[in-house]
Amino acid sequence: MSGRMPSKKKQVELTATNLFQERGYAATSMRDMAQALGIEAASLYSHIRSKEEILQNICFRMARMFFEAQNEALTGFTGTAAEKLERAIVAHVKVITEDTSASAVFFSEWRHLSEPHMEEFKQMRNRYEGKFREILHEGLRNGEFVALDERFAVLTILSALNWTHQWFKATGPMSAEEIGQRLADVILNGLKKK
Amino acid sequence: MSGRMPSKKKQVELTATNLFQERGYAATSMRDMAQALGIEAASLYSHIRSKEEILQNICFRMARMFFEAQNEALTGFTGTAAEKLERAIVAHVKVITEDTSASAVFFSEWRHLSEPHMEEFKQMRNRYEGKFREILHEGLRNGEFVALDERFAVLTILSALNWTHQWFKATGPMSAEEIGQRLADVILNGLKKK
DNA sequence: TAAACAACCTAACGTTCGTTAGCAATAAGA
DNA sequence: TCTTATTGCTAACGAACGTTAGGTTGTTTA
Repeated sequence: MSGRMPSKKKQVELTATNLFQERGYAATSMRDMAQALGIEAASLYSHIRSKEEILQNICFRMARMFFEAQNEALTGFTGTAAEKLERAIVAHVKVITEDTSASAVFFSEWRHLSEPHMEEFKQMRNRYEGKFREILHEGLRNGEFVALDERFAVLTILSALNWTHQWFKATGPMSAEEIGQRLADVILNGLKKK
Repeated sequence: MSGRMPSKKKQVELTATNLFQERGYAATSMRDMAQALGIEAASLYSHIRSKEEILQNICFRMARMFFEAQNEALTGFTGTAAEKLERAIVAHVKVITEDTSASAVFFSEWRHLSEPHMEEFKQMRNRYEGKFREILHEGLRNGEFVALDERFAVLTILSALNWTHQWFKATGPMSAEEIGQRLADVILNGLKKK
């Protein structure tokens, strides 16, 4: 039980992630996970402390991934707000496409976290989304973006981002960069021909 | 037990709707519902046949509402694709704002439906979303919309629509029409100044 | 070779789950 | 007034839940 993560624990979390995505956290039993792994339910407790610990690990690991990708995309980058937004969107989509199952759990199952974990999670998410608000505000302030209702613009962006995991599977052989860029294109340019 | 719906059954479904939204279907027990109503769990079965029946009623009633609103908004209306899209979005948002809790259940809990109800539900949803695809396609074909990737445009629209229920509560004293129109504005015109 | 560990087992714990059976009280309709 | 709904109760069913205790392997490490 040293600092390293034994490979079997990762296997358990991976199986749990897939089941949580398919059926939801509350509707997935320890016996379901055990069966998927070909072992007995009680045996799971050699590798994890509790069912919720698994959910916590998934949620906070993904939160870290989103944060890191966003930071990498933006720190030190100087460009227009539109360029920043595009980079942030691409980074976001990249994280989702790299692990769609864990992302789905991240977006849909966090509400089953107990306190204080849920509060912490919501704060992290809010900080993350705040970066998008910041970029949008910058673009509106310097006249780069058209003066729509700011709140609705933010909500539309976040909606598009938060829903991506729902349809990604079906999109086929497109890279995360391509997907992100096209998404950003729709958001930035809208539908109407000018 | 005639054809009409006794008022108490509606009360049960309303309470269930709120709990399903807050905690999710699987994490809400019959005893939770009973407690919220101030009765015993067994007493619920004087008004409903099963837990899932409640979910089915919510999901299919909302599906009907979305359909009807869309039909009302579009049948007999002749206008540009942009105008059609705006009307469809306003209608959609109006349904959500008229019952945010039931909408949240509709969008998030349908996966707990058993067969054949889930299949039927997915087909209805697909037909509903198909109308948006149609409008978009029309706008692209006649040159009204700019030639972005069609699939991504659809997905962005649906994302924005499917996520509305998540944030609507916080928007304050805005009417459904105003909200829908602003959403449509963002989607049609994008962020960038041209 | 002995000790430590990882991985899994059987058996069972107390709890909660959705649901049923059977009954009682009240109110409404014939 | 008799009947039929409506709304609720207590008691309990069998099943499933998350989890623990205690033990058995086989493999690595000292």
